[in-house]
Amino acid sequence: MKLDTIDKKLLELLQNDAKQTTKVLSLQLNLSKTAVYERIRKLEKEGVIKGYTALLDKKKIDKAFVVFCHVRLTQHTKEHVVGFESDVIRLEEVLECYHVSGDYDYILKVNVADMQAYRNFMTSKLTSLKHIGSTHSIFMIEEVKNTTVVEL
Amino acid sequence: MKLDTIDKKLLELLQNDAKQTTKVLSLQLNLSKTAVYERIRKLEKEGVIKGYTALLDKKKIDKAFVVFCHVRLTQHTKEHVVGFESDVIRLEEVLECYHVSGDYDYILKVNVADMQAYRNFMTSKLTSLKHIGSTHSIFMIEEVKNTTVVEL
DNA sequence: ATTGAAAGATGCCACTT
DNA sequence: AAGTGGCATCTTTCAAT
Repeated sequence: MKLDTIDKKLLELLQNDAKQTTKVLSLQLNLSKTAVYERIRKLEKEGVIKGYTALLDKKKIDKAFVVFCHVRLTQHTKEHVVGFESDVIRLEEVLECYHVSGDYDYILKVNVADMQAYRNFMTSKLTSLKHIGSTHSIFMIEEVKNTTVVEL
Repeated sequence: MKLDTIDKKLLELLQNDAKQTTKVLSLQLNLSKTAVYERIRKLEKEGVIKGYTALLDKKKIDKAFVVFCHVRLTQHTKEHVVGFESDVIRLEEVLECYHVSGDYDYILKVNVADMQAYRNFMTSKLTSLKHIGSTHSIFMIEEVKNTTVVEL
C-alpha cells in the first residue's frame, strides 16, 4: 500500500495518541472527520495499523526488571530452529525474540519483577527448552529510551 | 498503587485492544460500564497506563530493518554518560536504549528501512556522537516474537 | 458500584469536487 | 478517487443514589 503525506502524518498522530477523536485529528490534518475516518479504516484493513494497545509503566506493575538474553542452539537444523521458536513464543516473560546474525543465534528481551523472578524463569522455563546450547544474560541498569513510535 | 484482580484483568484487556468500549469491557469484567470507566480513569491518573498507541506493521511502513547496536563509551564519568544519553534520545532511529551490565555500556535497538539506511545512520549520526569508544552491530534476521503485552 | 441522562463521538449515507 | 456535511446510533462522562 502506498502511503501519502497525510497518511504518514495520521500514523504519527495515532502512534503518539491512539485515543484522539477523529474530530481532533481532522483539525490537525485539515480534513473532514469522515475523510480521516475513512483513511484510518483503510490503514486498519490493509494491516498497516495492526492494533491499538495501552502502554503501561513497568515500574508501577512490578515488572521493572529487563534482561537481554543471548541464546545459542546446539544445532541449526530446521527442526531445532522451528522447535525452539515455537516454544519460546509461548513464554510470557519473553516480550521479544529475534533471530540474529553473529556469535549467537537469538536475542530475547525478558521482562520480570526482579532478579529472583529471572532466576526462576531461567532455571524452570528457558533452560528446560530443548536444543539450547548456551545462554548469556545482560542486565538492564537503566532504561534510557523506550518508544514504539516510528517516524515516517 | 495497589492493583486488584479486576484492575489486572482490565489492564490485560486494554493491552490487547485499547479501543474496546467500556461496555464491552464491562461485560468481560462483570461490572457496570461506569465502574470500568472510573477504574480506567484512575489507572491513567496514577500513571499505570502511560498512554495509548497504534501499533504499525514495520514491513508495511518500510522500516523492517532492525539492528541491535552495542556501544562502549570512552570514559564513564557523569558528564560522558549524561552527554551520550541526552544525545541518543534525540535520534529518531533509536527506538530503545538501555544502559546495561557487561562487556559494553549500552544496547540500542535501531529501526530503519534497510542496510543502506543503517550505514547512513551509523556514519552520519551515531558515530558522530561524542564519547563513543566502540560499536558492534547485530543484525536481525527474523522477528520471532514482538509484543508489548505484559502479563499481570 | 449503579442507574439514568446529557454531551459528544462514531459510523454511515447521499451528494460534491 | 477521495472529500464533505449531516444524521442516527452508540459511547463517554457525570450527577445522584
